[in-house]
Amino acid sequence: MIGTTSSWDLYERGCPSRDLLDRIGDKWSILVLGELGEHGRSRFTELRNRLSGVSEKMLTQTLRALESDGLVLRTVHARVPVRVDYELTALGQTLRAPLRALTEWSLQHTDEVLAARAAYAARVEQGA
Amino acid sequence: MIGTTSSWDLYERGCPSRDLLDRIGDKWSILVLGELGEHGRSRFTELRNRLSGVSEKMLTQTLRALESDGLVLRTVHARVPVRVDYELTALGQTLRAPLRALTEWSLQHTDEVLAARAAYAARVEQGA
DNA sequence: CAGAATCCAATAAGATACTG
DNA sequence: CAGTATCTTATTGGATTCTG
Repeated sequence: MIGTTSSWDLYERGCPSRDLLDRIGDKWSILVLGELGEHGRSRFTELRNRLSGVSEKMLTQTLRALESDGLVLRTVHARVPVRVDYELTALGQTLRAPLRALTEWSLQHTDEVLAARAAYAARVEQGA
Repeated sequence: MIGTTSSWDLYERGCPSRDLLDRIGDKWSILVLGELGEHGRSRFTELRNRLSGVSEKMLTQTLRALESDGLVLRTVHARVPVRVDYELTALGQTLRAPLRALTEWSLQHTDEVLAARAAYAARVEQGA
């Protein structure tokens, strides 16, 4: 594997890395990965309760996609009632640092962005 | 500013940081910011040509949103024909590192993800 | 408990044609 | 050149109801 670099170009349409980026940059994916990263193995209901505002449909969809991408491991315990656990795979763990960098940035710069938006809106109001 | 931490919680609905995260995680936003980070100041047409597949509508929308958020500076040169430059603001520059971490991850792990998807599809085919 | 299925409203995205 | 305006399609997302 030494010396191999991926030959993909994010700036080309149809690039699979571009699609992947889009999926992990997804609203709920970021939050689900973040939660599983912080809390470790969690159940469906736990996730639903922690991710304020998520619908069951979106949570299921997101979890399935992440599972399919090999980022999340889904384990079904055959009891009654059934118990399902979700946790990050090894691959999913490698995504924690980059994602945390982004979420940290977002938290730290929200003030500035809100101020910029207000200023922009005021400018538009005046200008046009 | 010492000791101040933002009081927002990404896991709460309506959190402005959550919304912001969603905007910068957007498909075209990531690519526009990446391009401006790599190439520096660019014109509208240059961006359109470099971002394969983007429509003028989406490019305009994305640039306006980034400008409004204070991440991109738009400069109009009053000539005929008009010339418009886009470049990262200081705030936009601070986003380069986190975003690059994410795009790098994406490029480096696309193979694994594609393999995982294939395996998942095969499993589903068998199982159900 | 952990979803699956269905329906519907809202929004986003793309193509196309036009303009200061 | 750098958009804007308009139209149409696709996709998203949420609410609701039902089930092994």
